[in-house]
Amino acid sequence: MGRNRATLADVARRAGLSKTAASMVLNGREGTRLSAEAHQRVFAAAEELGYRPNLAARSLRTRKTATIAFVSDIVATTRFAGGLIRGALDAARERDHVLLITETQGDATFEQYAIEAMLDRQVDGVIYAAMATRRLTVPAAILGGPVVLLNATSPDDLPCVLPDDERAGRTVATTLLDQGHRDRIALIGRNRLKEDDEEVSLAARARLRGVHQALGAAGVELLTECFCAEWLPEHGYAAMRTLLGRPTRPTAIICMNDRLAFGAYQALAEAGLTVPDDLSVVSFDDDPIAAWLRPGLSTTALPHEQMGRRAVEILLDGGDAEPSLVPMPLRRRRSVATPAG
Amino acid sequence: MGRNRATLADVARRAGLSKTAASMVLNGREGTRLSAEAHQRVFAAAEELGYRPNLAARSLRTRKTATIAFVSDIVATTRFAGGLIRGALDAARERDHVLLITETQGDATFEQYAIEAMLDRQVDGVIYAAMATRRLTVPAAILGGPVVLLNATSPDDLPCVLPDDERAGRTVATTLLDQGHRDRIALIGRNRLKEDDEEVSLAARARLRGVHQALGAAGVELLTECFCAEWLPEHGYAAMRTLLGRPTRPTAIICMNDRLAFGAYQALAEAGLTVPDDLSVVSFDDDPIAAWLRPGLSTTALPHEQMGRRAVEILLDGGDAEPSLVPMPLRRRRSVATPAG
DNA sequence: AGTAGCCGCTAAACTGATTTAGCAGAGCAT
DNA sequence: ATGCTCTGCTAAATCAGTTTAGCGGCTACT
Repeated sequence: MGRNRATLADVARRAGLSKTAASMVLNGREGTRLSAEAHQRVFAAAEELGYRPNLAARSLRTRKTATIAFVSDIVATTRFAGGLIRGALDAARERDHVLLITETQGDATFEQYAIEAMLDRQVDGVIYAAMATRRLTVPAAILGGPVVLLNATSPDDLPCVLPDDERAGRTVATTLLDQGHRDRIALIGRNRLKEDDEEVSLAARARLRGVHQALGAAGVELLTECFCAEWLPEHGYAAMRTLLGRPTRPTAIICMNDRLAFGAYQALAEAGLTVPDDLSVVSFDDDPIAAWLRPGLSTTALPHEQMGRRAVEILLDGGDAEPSLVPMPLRRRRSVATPAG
Repeated sequence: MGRNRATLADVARRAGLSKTAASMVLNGREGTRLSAEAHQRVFAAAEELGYRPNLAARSLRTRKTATIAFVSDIVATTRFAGGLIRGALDAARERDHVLLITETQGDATFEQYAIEAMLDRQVDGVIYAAMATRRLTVPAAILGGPVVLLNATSPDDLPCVLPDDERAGRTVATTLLDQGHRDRIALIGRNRLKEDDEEVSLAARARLRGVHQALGAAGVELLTECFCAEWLPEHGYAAMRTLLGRPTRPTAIICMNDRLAFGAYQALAEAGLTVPDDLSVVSFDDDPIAAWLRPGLSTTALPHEQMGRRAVEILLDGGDAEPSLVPMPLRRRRSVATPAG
């Protein structure tokens, strides 16, 4: 990989100048007194030799590597990771940086190892990402340099990037209110564990708060709220069946995420009910499946790319102390309509 | 990030030896004649100082970085990428390597940029990954060092890792044959473009070949094969509706991927038909959705983690000239049964 | 006695950049 | 003639490792 590349010394020699001069010209150093002609000669020589600086040598001296560590708990398990990474990648490229990616798999040994590997490579900063929005404690080892939390907060008040789940909650509720749904709105996906333990989830509580705020402001109360042990299709399915067994059938349901909504769709189809004519559905995440359902599921999108991008921006360009809340846009599809009655 | 770390000189000083001695001991150099006691002293000193070598300095001399470039066309768009990356990450960690990830987005300028960024950082090798199994041409610039193609082949006969789609095709067909399906098996997802242009897909043709092989060996012919412009749920839905409109209803369908199968499920549900009692379904990919469907979809899994892992192994440990075909295991769920009649 | 070889170790060169300190010459004022 | 500043440039140090060449001292052999 990359043998016999031209070095700065080669460029200098060809330009008939010293390495110092060549270095200064190529780095565009201000306040140097090198002649216009010297500039020309260096640029020409570099061009002719196809010179590219050896970054190992440079970082040895400058202690900068133009490399960012992207440390996450899990990249593969969740399909959301891709968006975070892509956003980060884009923003990094725009700033001439590159991403060193590792995964801890929630394992302390792996984490230790990953962090050492990053520090050994002198990364310029660390993006510490969680795949579920939550509160976590970052390992002390990385606190020596810039750190940005992505999809997470920490007790240390480190800069962080989060989706604006609370606002999304309001959006979701408002969407139903605007269509005329009032007191027959049900919610699927209550879960104590997620709501009460910030180390498990920050999204659950925030989404719920947003929903309650918007409904409360309109003087509306939820018809009922179904518990779900996990936010998976099978739990949405079970919850929906329970709901359909009750005397009053809701005109609309809010699902805490799209996978639950998918389960609900399945139960509705089995019961011979049609979305949105018999019942409207709104949800959170904009999982790819939301677009594949029939009819398409209206949902507030987790802005993964934006978040990944923002994290890099904060890391490299600096950001304010406040958590950076990224809005979750509503993806309008056909699952919401005016209630029949 | 990582200021005031102990250097080799510090370790040597503390051990009362030269840098040379310390370096040799810490690298476990064979054939050196340093005393057991010297070894002890160096190890002790390194331990006490928490010494970790500066990799920039090391690679400057050795031209090795213990870093692998993972260049892909698209990481985010497809959720499959995560598996490839995770497998590669695991295998890299086991070999004390780390992954530098970039994305070209199919854009030549980005690709050029990404590759230069990697070469400037003196990566030890490149994994060039495509997110859809296909044939491609790798940029000449990376041919200077070790390269492994992941989920792709190239005209240059570079080492490559591919899923064994042909065998998966046989598996899928055999699964149906074993259940007693014979001459009422239909296929959804024929597509000239994918089948004929290797730069679009290698999977389509291989899967088809496998299916035809296994059926042919059993003296069975497909009832019919439906064209699909894309392999998306809506196309599977449309194809299934067409199939149901025909005089002979199939007892089983083979879908070229899980998203098509998902669409087929939707059409079946609408028609009031039940999987697997009225009709069996088998497919390819093991998309997360396969497990979420009711009943669960039997499908041959794209072994993404294995593939990512294998690519790193070949890159670092060497591999044979043959393409490495990774088997696609059948995930048995409930979508296949013995035909009713 | 001479020298060959081994043992245990080190000085110094080297990797390729950045950066500090400073030199030679010109121009100008005193 | 002397000193001063400014211009345009360079030698050498530096970063933190690895690697080459080789140095004394000892033993063993001829």
